[in-house]
Amino acid sequence: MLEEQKISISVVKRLPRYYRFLEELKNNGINRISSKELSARMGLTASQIRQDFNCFGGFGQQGYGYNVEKLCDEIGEILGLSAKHKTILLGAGNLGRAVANHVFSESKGFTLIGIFDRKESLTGQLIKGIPVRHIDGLYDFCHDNSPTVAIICLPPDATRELCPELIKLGITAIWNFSSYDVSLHCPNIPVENVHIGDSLMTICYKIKEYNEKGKDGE
Amino acid sequence: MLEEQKISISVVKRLPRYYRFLEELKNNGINRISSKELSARMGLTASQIRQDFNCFGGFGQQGYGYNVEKLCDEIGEILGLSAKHKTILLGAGNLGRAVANHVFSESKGFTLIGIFDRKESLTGQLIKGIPVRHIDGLYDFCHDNSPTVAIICLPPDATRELCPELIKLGITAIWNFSSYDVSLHCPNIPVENVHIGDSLMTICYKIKEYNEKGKDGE
DNA sequence: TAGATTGTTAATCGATTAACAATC
DNA sequence: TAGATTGTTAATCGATTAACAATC
Repeated sequence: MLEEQKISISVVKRLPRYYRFLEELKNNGINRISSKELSARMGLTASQIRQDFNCFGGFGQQGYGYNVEKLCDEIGEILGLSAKHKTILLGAGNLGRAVANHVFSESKGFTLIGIFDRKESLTGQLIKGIPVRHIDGLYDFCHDNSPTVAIICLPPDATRELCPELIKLGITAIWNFSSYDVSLHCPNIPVENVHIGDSLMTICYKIKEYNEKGKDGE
Repeated sequence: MLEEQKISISVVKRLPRYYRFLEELKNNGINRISSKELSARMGLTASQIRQDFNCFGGFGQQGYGYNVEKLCDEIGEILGLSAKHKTILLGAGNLGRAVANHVFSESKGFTLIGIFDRKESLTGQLIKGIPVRHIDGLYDFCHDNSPTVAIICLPPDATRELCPELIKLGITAIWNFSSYDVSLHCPNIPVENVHIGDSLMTICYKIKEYNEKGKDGE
């Protein structure tokens, strides 16, 4: 078992969803599931589920299926959810607050240690017990606390300006909620985008398509 | 030109990004671009760009390239951004507010006409000039105003309970920010998910992978 | 006309599905 | 043992890339 072909991004993108479903099953006291039943619940093929799980080695047992708790824990481990990456949040507007709550309350893999905003009026305000700091203090804070992950909830222009600074300050991963394409200008580090605007346009397209033909027949 | 093979979801998902880049070029006064240059800016292959654009008919001109403004407008039209879908927002927490600002300030394709929350304390509060209503008024509001799109910024349990109601009330598209898998239980209508939690786990995986091998070599 | 760049077909690559032998 | 279900290989399907003729 030394070592593995690269896991494709298609598989990786499905892992969080598996994790969610398995956690739910676990919470409902279900401790065994077959690929067939899981496929029915999730709207996937059983074949795909077995292929996906097998990228990481045999989690199941022939004739029996998968142990829910073990599988859930394994996937959590593969995702790296037991880590505690020191994380800072840039931008304490509504979106920043929403994300902060998310990270804080779930805290899967990340520990929020600092929040920054340019707006003087927000300075000192507490978000889940963490004070908002003025952006001018970013340099000192990073030198003192060495965060490695940045969550960006800023307008695109502010993001463009800030990104190179973040890299210089030791940030090695960016969770980007701005519409600016961070990955193009911070190559080689992990970036994950949540492009709300793109999602909006995508559903707009789907609605149009649905109205045109989806409704009646094909 | 009557009519077209179905556009694959892979292509559709790229359209918003094309739109963003073309809008930017347009705003910068650039009125002509070749697939080669656009590919360099966007980090795609020129081949893919030409394939994508050609799904919708010939927008370019041999030997010249594409007219930025025309192309941008065409893609906006394909996405259906000139529509004004009557939209309601369920959930006026931080995430709901953030999304409301997004929809309101851009208003591409959607018009926000109502905001609902279960919390009494929020009732009457204005978000971008629209009052938050108590969820109990949802039925009457929908009968009077006939919204067709719902944005869901609720916890998963609330989402599960509410979804069937929304369908009954005439909602035919759901933009879902909750971790509940709406599409499994509202089949056949357009659904677009923004699963922030899944995105969090995905970047967690990417960081782990990067730390393990990404850094040195490979 | 010569140069540039598209539109489009063909080749490659990767992801999903189907099938079935291994095995619990 | 017989039945169930995995792990895994092979077949199919779709998406991306490469190539080039058409044409501005």
